[in-house]
Amino acid sequence: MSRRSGILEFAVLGLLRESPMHGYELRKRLNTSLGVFRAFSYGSLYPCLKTLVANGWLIEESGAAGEALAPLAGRRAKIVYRLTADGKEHFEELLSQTGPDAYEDEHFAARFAFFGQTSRDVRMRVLEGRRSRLEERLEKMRASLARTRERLDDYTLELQRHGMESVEREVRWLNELIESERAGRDQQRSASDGSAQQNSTSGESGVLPRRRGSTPPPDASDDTSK
Amino acid sequence: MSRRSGILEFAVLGLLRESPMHGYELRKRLNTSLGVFRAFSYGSLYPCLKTLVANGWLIEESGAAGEALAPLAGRRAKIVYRLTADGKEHFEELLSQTGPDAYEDEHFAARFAFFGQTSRDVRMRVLEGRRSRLEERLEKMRASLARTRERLDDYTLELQRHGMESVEREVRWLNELIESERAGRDQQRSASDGSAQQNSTSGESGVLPRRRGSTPPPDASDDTSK
DNA sequence: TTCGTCATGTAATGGGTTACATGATTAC
DNA sequence: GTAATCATGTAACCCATTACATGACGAA
Repeated sequence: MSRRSGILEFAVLGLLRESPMHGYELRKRLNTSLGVFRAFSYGSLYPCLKTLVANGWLIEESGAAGEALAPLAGRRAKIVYRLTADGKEHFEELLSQTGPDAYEDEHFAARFAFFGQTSRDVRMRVLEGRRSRLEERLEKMRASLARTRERLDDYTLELQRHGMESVEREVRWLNELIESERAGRDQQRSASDGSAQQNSTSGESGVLPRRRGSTPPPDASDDTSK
Repeated sequence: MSRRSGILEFAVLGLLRESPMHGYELRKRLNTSLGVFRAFSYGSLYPCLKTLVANGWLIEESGAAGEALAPLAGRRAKIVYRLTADGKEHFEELLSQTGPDAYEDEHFAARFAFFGQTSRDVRMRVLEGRRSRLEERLEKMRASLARTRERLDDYTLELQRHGMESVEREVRWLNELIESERAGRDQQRSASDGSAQQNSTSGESGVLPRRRGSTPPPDASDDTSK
């Protein structure tokens, strides 16, 4: 009992906002949508779904169908979960919180995965919050390292160094993202004060610059399990 | 009850192998020795110490002193923990395990922090294991991305991309480390079969190439807490 | 005298996993 | 027919955190 969570709950609401799904499929989506291999087991997912239903944020729909392109009637009776109006409202409230909680590792990744569903304002606050959180971290690490450098052996030191560089790298990433958001905002601003110009939906939506993305072997099964 | 752990237990044994300590100090060392800010609270540390004592791996020494340079007798009665012979043996056994467990994130970081206390053979096996573990991960991520690319929005995709690059970066790091180890091994080998030459202790110890390390503000307090 | 930090602990709670139980459907 | 995968769940456990309780010591 009391199987609530925070991030799992949040992610489930977010995924169901896009479209109704049943548990089994949700679990797979959780593993791909959220950052690097954040997997959840059924042992936490199903109970979580129950409590979300109990809170009135989801409703169960016993009917089959569900999948796009599901042609045949047959299949098995699944429980399809759909977001209620309350659920949607709740999710949007969670998504718009820009407090310190949103800067922590797991939390931040989850927020980021649903950035497309919130405003640029919120995005920028969260990105900047995350960045300063990491910079605090770096300060502490540097200070701690300066104090203990002599006492630590080579491998510990190397671990420390690699860890710091990872954090520094994330800060650079955040800088790029913040730049992107700022650029999008300025563009939007100049478009609206220079009277209505061309352009379609460059307003609140994502404006990430496309990148090279490796796409080698188009194959393999969908699992994330052992 | 039953507060055993795995990584905490392991790290405590490892730190106490270097020198006896009391709980409070141990907690601080845990936060700096292990990777990027892996903190443990007293709520897990103290119970862990108790079970380690119960297993005969540690003994409590009630005496004060302890700290190097602790001049005055005064102070308060601390419980200093010292590794027993059994404890040392147990730790070394744990340290020499090269099974798949040692390739997981947290586990690997902990192992790495104590690499200086094990053989080059073990180090190489663990590094290579970790690397292939990450490469499997990359395979799955690439495959999953290839399948779902269209369905995912920009931010989710960006999160995925950044995650993958982080993993790729760690693989490069491992490659460097493995190279270092290999170089050290070869050097040792050629030294021993070309009859005994100069050289002192280049045998089993760490052979990491020294790097540039930032050391800006030499200051700040020791905590890791909020 | 009051505040920070040293120092040790416990109880309640949180948030997850593993292993188990069950069964239908599909692919070979 | 038998293996894999789809599909839903529960009970037992694991490993940690938070908040609480207690108290000594040094410095302002």
